[in-house]
Amino acid sequence: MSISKTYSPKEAEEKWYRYWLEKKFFHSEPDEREPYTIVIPPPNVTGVLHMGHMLNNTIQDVLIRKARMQGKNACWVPGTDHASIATEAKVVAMLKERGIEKKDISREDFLKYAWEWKEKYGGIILKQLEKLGASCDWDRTRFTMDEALSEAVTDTFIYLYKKGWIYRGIRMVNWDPKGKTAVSDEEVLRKEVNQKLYYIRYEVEGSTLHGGDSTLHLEGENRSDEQHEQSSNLQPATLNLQPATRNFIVIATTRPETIMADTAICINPNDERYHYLKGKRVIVPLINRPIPVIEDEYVEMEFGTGCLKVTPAHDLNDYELGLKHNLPVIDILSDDGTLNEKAQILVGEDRFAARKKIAVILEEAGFLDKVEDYKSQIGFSERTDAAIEPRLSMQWFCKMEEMAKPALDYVLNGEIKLIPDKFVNTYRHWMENVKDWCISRQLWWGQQIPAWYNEKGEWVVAKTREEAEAEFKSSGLSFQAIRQDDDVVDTWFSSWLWPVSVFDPSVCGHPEKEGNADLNYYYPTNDLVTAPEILFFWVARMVMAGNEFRGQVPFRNVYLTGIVRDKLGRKMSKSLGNSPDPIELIEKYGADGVRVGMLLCSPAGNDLMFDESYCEQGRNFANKIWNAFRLVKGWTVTEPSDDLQKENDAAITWFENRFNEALSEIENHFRQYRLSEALMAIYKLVWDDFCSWYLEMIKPGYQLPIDKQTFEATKTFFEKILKLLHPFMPFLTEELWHDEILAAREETDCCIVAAYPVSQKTDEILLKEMEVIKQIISEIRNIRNSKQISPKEPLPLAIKSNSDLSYNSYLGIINKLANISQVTFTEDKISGAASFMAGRDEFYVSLEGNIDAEAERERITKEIQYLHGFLKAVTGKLSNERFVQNAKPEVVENELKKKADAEAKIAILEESLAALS
RNA sequence: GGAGGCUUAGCUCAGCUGGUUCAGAGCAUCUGCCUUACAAGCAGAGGGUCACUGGUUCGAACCCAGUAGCCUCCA
Repeated sequence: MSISKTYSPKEAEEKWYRYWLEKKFFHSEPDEREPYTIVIPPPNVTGVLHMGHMLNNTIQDVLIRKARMQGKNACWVPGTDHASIATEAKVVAMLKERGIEKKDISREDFLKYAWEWKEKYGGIILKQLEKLGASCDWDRTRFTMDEALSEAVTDTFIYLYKKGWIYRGIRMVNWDPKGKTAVSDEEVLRKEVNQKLYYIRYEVEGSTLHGGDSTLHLEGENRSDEQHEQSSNLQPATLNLQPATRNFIVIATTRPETIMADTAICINPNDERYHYLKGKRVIVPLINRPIPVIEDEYVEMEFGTGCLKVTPAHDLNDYELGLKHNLPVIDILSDDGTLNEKAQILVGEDRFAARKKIAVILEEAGFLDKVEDYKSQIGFSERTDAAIEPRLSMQWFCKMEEMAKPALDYVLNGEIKLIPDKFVNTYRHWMENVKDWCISRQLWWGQQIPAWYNEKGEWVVAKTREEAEAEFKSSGLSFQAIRQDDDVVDTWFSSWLWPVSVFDPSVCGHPEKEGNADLNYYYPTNDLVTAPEILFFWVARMVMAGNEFRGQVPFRNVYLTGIVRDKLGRKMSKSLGNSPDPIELIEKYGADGVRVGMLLCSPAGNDLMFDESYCEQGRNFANKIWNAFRLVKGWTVTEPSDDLQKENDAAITWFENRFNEALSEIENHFRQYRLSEALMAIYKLVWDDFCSWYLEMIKPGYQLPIDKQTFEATKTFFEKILKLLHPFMPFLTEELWHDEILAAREETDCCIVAAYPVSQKTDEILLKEMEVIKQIISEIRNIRNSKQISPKEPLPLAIKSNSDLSYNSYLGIINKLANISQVTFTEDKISGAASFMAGRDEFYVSLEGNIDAEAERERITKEIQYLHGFLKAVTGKLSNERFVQNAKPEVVENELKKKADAEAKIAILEESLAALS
């Protein structure tokens, strides 16, 4: 092993990752041990590693490595997801570059290109995970479009169809006009957008004047009248308007381009302003189509003018209103978002262009009352970022109600734990209001829907053409040539099977099957680590599928990570360019450094403000460990001599206890999935307790040997520390593990499979004693610092012990770390020396030259003042009868002890003060 | 509009069932050190009205109500 001054990660990383692979440490087969299983949230096959993946996979790797070291049969199943929309978009773009249009080639040819693309780029993200050190069982790598997994999807579709839980129907869906496909509710991202609210006049049919007012609306009557006359002057002939004798109603809308699809106007029945409209009809501007006025309490009287245009084809709420009131549906948009011939005007224009144009036309024609700025939430496609168009279309849906019930119960009754548990509420809310899942996508990349149609459009659902034909026959339906549905199913319809299908896809759609050995051994999995954003699309649905096909939960714990943000709190994104390249980070700080960096700033379930400096801290930590090892490695060893041994005994016993104390803390953090805190506890154990205290305690003088017993103890500690560190810093620990000073290792004697330490009982008294000793040393160092005395200059120490703490076994440590020339025990206070207290004991450091008595007096006076304040609070409590009555006895007792301590200290300090003068 | 969450040191966060000398950690800052493992380091120090206002309680960072700001989800 090299003993370079700094740790250089690159070499170690390549070497050990290869070694682990060669020795098959990541691979798992069922055996008699307890399994510990994680399935990876399959990253998008088109994806490259981003910071979110880094966080997520670091956490999974920490969990899986720890479980492996704890003797469990650890299995982490990796894989990717075919991401139909995203991948199809990439393939379309690739074809375009080659001068090929998707519409010009067949489905078969397109899929050939798509697979070609997948083979070329689909493995990138998994390769990147290796760099991070991810100890996935690569032999089990799965892809959601693997043949068997695809078959599982088809069978699931057929199974649920037969069960009546999949149906086909015309529904309002979220239409992505760019991807030209439906997307599910969960794939729509809402953003606040600056829009305009257009106030449009609709003429009331056969209206008469009311109270001499020609126009009815809420605001600006006079202004409108003028404006109207002006407008009508512009084109009086063509539009044949006689404003002064007509009655108008003004309606506010953000979508003026959809007025041609209006099929009613709706008012609130309680709105007295509009009572006169009941039973009337109004005329849609520009196209002069009369539509009825309907009444529904759905309309908010306060919003806009309190009058709503109803456009069932282009708004979900309007659609429902339409159903309720039996309104016709006029769909004026094509699948690419342009207006179709039903619009009558502006045919062929894109919806946004049409909006601008129609505003002008309305204005010119005098139908536009006014325009206001308006902010509202608009849905955008997660994949293409196109504004989502609510659109009626024939789609396949999966019923959610029945499946949601057990999936909710698992979480409510704690069979599945969400971490942090604040997500239980969100989960419940979603599950209780779950809507049917639109599962068809108008794409080619994915599993084609196993529905077959005859010429009349009648259909059957079947796995193959042959089965479909048989089905047609047995249903008595005629057919000549049947054709399969063009659409594919939503990608989530394959990934919701993931925890089952990675082990045994054949049970999907066949709950009656027993399942293979893998499935029965690894399922249910233990922990799922994922982002809260996909709690519904994915987590909830995996619970449904798991329950449906296995009658069991798919996992026990769901650890929901936060979003990785930059230090300004912005979400990391490609478009902002604020995301560091994870691979570059690894090259700069080492994989261990980056892993530590990620976890240092990731409180469970909260977003993390990532900053590179955390990785730097991680790298520095790695270097610290490396150098501690260099120190130990550099020692020469002698046979034990009694003196040396005795001096180091206290240090060794202390560190042993301290290690166990820290370990139980660490285990406690792990139990609660507080990885960041577990790591910090290890960090402090290593840096402070082991390096700064323990090693300094036992470190021999320059070029002096160390006794064998201490050396052996230290090596044992080092090994234990490496084990605790391994899940977080796998490479560095493996590298040091194999150094010859620790042991001559067998081939498979590796840190990755070393037995994780088990916490032992600790001696509390001993630990407390050492805290006092450390305090004494710090005080002396502080005296040096403030008096500018070099650490090289030895100082005498006198102890006036007022307690029963025996200092003898610690004198060696105090001498060494505080550089004390001589320790004496005294019964009297020593004047002219710097002094301090630890517990009730007094300590004096005689300094050459006179001590500044004035400063000393001031210091002691201040401390007495503080103690008096403290004492006042304590006695205040104790003299309060209600406190003594109500508080728990041990609390009262504690207050009494505090009082006694403070009084004793004050007495001692007052004596010291007297001695000074 | 509905639901939930957050606000503690310059930054990122702990703080359990209200009760130690409870106001903490890491980083950053400041001071002094190139002390033969480590300057990617060592030793030491400073730093907070626990968002605000009330309430409950013998006792509140913690429980309750309201206010402000930020965030997330749903409509």
